[in-house]
Amino acid sequence: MAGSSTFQAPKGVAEYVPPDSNAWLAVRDALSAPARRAGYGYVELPVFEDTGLFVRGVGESTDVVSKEMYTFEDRGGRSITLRPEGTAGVMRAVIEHGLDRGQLPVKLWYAGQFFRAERPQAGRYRQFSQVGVEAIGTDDPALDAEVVAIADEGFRSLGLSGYRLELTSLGCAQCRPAYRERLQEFLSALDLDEATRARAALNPLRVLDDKREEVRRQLVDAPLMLDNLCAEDAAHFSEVRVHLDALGVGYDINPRMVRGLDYYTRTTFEFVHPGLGAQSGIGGGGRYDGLMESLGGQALSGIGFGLGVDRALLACRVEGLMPADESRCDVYLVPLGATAKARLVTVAGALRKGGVRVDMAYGDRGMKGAMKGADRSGAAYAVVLGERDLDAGSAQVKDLRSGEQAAVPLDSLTNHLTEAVAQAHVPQGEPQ
RNA sequence: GUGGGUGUAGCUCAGCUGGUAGAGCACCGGGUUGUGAUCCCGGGUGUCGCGGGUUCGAGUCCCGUCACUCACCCCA
Repeated sequence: MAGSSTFQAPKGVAEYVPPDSNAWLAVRDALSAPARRAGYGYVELPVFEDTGLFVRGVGESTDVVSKEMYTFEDRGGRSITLRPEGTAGVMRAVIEHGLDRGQLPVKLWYAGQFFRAERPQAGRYRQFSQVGVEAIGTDDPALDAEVVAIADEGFRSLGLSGYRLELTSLGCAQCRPAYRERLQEFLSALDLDEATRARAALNPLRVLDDKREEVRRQLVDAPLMLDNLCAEDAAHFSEVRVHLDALGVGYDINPRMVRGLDYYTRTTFEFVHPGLGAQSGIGGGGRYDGLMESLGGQALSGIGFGLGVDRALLACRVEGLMPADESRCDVYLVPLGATAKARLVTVAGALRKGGVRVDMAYGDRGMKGAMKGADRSGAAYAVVLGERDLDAGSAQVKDLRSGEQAAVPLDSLTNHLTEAVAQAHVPQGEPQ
């Protein structure tokens, strides 16, 4: 029981406090770094939008829209929804700001919170965090490969190795309707329960990845989209594969992959980590060639992905990875007395301006408690300053790892520490 | 929305067939007048989720309720 607070976090939200929050931040940064290196521009968008945007963009028949949205009426009587996914909002912004009228493709990335009113479960939260990209304005298969490779690089840079990438093509407006009809015909001949029949009528693709053995058995001979692509889509898909192979991105073809959002066409992919329990998807995305137009924009194709920050962090834990180091600072200052404190406050300011991470013992804790604080902080050096040292014009600088301590003249204290910290960082690389 | 599991200290948990709570870690203080991590000594920090009931007596049994959690569904 967390104290006796009357309040609790809302049901199903993921919260992170130190030290865990360091790892969360590190994961989010790692997942977005590849996009930043590939020419994607950042977009900061609202977390709520006109409800109609999601109904039209994501699709009325999807579970996300039909039963998982946080929707409310604002004071002006408008229907507002907390965003359940990122792509629709990005499309809206692209159209609204005319980004599609400049050079194509438009490449954007975002990071933020999303909301779905589902029953919480391991890895499934009502407020969760995603890093995503969208590339709009060309259907060049090389761009498909770039997008997939960027996502893969994000996970790989965290050290993750236990996930797999699944890939397929969902066809286009030309070939999918015919396939869909074929599949529906096939499914109607099977022995299925009421709920599954309803699903087959609404979204037959979804029946294909049913988990139940008695259903799977009946599906072995089901027609697959991949075998029924039109010539253009088949060529597009094989070219995507050629580029992915060239990039060294490994993947499995999963012709039964299902996506929860209606807008996906052609190249579609998902990153799955088997160590996470029932919610095993750590990221997913695909092409959405009709979306822009259906939202009132030009008829431009696009492709993007969303990567789950929370789930990627869970995957890191499962694999025993530590995405961030524990140390909160490099130098910990220990003043003894008011004069020393005043002096060290200035030193702290100077060091921080120089990029050194500094903390300090506040509250006149006394030597022992202060040194304990230094130890917990993870700092490499502690600086002790008391009357004795002030008289001598120097401070005691202690290397907390070796335990060695030496007097350093006060005039050169800042320089001395800045250099010592810089040197300590070099062998480990990447100060952050 | 439908099931199952669990609610005891800041955390992880123990508490047998009912006799008003305990361990480890963490935290605080001391051993050290100016030195952490190690070591030693001391400190329990708790409406046993909440509300009723049974009983001389409930953490323990019964009912209800809430919360958390896992799974179905769905997905990041």
